[in-house]
Amino acid sequence: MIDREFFLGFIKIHILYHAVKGPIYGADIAAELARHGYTISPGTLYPTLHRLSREGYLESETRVVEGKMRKYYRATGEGKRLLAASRRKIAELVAEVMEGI
Amino acid sequence: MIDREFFLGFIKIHILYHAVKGPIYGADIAAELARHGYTISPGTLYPTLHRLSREGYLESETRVVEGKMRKYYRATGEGKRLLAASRRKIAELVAEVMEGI
DNA sequence: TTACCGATATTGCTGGACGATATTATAGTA
DNA sequence: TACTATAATATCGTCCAGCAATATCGGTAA
Repeated sequence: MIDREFFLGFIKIHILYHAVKGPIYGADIAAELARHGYTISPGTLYPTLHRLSREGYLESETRVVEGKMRKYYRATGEGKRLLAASRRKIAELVAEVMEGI
Repeated sequence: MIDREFFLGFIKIHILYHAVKGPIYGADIAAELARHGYTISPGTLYPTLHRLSREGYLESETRVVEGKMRKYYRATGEGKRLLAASRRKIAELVAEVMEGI
């Protein structure tokens, strides 16, 4: 389905947004996205988190919660800047594509 | 750069939007996108137009203008529906990510 | 020490991204 | 009727992301 190409970026912006709001972990964000009608498979989610970390937008910390290992991610300063840039691009997209709606 | 992953979908929504507004052709839409600060290489643009056509969102017609061949694309009914769906998703994204801005 | 569980990590395949290059179709010129 | 120039489309090769399925990990409890 080609519409996946349209919206996968939206999912990534969601992830970054939540990582700015507070610490998130993989399974948690997957459930949050599902609440918004998005699905993301582990084979996409975890490599994406790793990539965002490798590029300096997220930082992670491992914690044990109820005997289960969780890797919490938070946005770095760079991550916050990327979210701000994303918001500007969204505003531009809205101005262009939503005109007269 | 990972932010390309964030915004390539935006570009595709732009393309669809312009194809709903009126006929477009490849080189034209590339210039239009450049005006908005986006770049798309021919190796991405043309396969994308083909894919959108193959999936029934665009239909094309070849015309000769000033001795140059142009392939004009217009959105089909399906394409219009996909744009409408895109607008709904954008609205959702705005509601989620732009809160308190 | 083992069985289990939630969570993360990885693998193999498919297909998109993209810069570079080739191809196409016509107009203009002689 | 060639030849050239030009603008646009099409394709090629390489790299890397998407993803479902599977494996692995870390810790608890029996």
